[in-house]
Amino acid sequence: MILLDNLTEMLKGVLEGCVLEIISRKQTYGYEITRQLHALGFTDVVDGTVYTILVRLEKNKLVDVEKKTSDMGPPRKFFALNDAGREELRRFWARWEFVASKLNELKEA
Amino acid sequence: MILLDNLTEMLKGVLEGCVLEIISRKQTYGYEITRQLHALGFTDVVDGTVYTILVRLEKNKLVDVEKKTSDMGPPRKFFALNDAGREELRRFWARWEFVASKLNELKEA
DNA sequence: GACGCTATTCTGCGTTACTATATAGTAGTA
DNA sequence: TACTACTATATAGTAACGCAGAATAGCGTC
Repeated sequence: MILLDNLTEMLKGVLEGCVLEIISRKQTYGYEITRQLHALGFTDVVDGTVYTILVRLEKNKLVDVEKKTSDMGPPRKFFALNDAGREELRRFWARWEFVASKLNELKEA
Repeated sequence: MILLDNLTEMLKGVLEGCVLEIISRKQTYGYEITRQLHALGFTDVVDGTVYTILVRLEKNKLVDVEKKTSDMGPPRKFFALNDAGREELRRFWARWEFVASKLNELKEA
């Protein structure tokens, strides 16, 4: 997709919300989250990026963390949203709705 | 709008596109662009931010610049899109469409 | 002619998020 | 043993926006 290079800046402030949304669906772990983002279409997102987001979420106490052994590879760190996380997710979508509506307004004006 | 604080991060990668779009409508200058962004709803954007975007656009040769005297205050620097700027604006909207569609997909899944 | 008012540009530092890249550790397979 | 897939961690770098304030230029007033 040659037209769509340089998504980076546009993902700032959006990627964290995507991760929150993904976690809200079901308890999951970093590697899996990265794969889901790739499946969504954000193929350039690397695991390091997801990792820093997860560290941030944990530091900000938006998620509960649980370590589980895995058949394949090292133990997985599972994340689940807590109440603060759900609230932040709600705020994220509110921000998104606002920005998206303004952008569409501008585009069609 | 208490719910909508912290738009900052979400504006990264979007604000420059807004400025391009505004300039594409008609030749205009920094102070006026800031006012238009405020009118759009992005009330927290400050002139310093717009200024740095304009400097970047000029450096990247996406705009033509013309200085005009003004009754009030110092001469205004008017900006107009050139061909490269119009192309970049097109790419911006393509990126936006992509990200917006993916976000909506995620939200409704 | 000094002073203040308004509009406008310009500057520099600070914060934050994403990227790139490298390291390391576990388990299955050839 | 070596290789591959899976998973977490660490860190230095880049780029964009925020903020506060200085600088500039014309006008009116006293």
